[in-house]
Amino acid sequence: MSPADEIAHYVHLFKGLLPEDVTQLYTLAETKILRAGEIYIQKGFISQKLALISQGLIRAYHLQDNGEEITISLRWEQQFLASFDSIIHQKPSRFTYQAMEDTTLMEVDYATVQPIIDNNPRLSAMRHLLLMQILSQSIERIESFVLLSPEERYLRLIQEKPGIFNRVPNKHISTFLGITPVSLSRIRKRIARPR
Amino acid sequence: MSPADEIAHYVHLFKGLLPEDVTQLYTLAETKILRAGEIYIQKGFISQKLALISQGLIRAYHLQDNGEEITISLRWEQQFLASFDSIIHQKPSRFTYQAMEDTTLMEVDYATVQPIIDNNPRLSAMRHLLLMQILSQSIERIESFVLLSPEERYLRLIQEKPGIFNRVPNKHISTFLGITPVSLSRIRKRIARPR
DNA sequence: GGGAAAAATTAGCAAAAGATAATTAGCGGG
DNA sequence: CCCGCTAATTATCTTTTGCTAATTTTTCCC
Repeated sequence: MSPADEIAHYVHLFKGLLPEDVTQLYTLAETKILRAGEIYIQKGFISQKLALISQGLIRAYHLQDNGEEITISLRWEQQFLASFDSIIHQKPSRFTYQAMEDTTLMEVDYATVQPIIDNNPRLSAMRHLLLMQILSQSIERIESFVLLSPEERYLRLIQEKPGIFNRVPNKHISTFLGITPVSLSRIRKRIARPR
Repeated sequence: MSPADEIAHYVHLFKGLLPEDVTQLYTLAETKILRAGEIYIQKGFISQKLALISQGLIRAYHLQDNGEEITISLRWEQQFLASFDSIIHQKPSRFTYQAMEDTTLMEVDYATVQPIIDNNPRLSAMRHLLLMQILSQSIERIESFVLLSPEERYLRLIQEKPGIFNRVPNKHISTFLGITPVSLSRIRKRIARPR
């Protein structure tokens, strides 16, 4: 895809932006390609990068003392990706971000683009809108933990994001849902043959 | 407290704002006093109000089919309060917001103040900062569900917000932590006399 | 201060989840 | 195609949680 086509693509994706708004950021963006399994952000490092996932899927996980990995987040196409620890608190990331598939990112340095966004009302408005969406998703996830059982969380995930199961091993899905892999396996069995 | 004193108070609280910024919003704000137990936002209604809690504590809860109440959020002094359903999605609130104590709010209509904030760079920047803080808190709460056991979540809450236990009945704390009141009682017993 | 209502604890039992380990299934590289 | 590694399932056992109900404690309202 040519740069002009890409810009048109983003103008369409982020309704309300003008081509020049997109261009402002696009000229600062770099395409980054990760191969399946590759680490994007290493735990303990600061990354001020803000990335938009063009293709692929990134998992963030926490490494327990016993060596187990707990999946904190799963992000895929058209979603933004950043180390919240670094972007919000300017601290080293507590989590490792790893590509689960070959993944293509459009990446900008947030420290660089922040003043540009601050000075462009349309970009500011878009940032605000996207932030609200991310906040909304976060709150929904909190609600799922408070209101639903592990089994119900699993059923909801099937319903809302069925494709995820072909892209992420169940053991990572399970910790993402707040349970162990063994427990997820039992839940799947219960559902397949109730009672 | 006189209006001038109040404005000075907010200028101090929200560093980066000028007195005129605060005044812009302050003139549109109304003080609202709720008595302990009083409902602030009723489930099923749209409330575009954005409130800052001056004093007191507000609980948002979900009403289950069986009549049980599940506490979704607890908000107290210096925190903002709004129906996310209404503000973000312009939908009726799925939750009921109730004062746990006599509570004083500074309240504005978000539809009214939104354009004012949009057109004032300092207010926009402050809104952005506060939104990031709220997002950060939300993500922390998600992490607590994924990474911690119910007992660990309880211990963390004791550590980080000990005062809450004198202000909110344990049965509401328990559902806030994603467990039942009975289970919280057992956790408290385990902790009090280990093994 | 007394009494009613709500909250908290306790008890008993069933269901679910965690931990660990063994087994089976699936996948990828040579 | 086969080997080896990882993932997934299954098994066993322990711990925790949920559910329901009874009991005790606390709150608060008159």
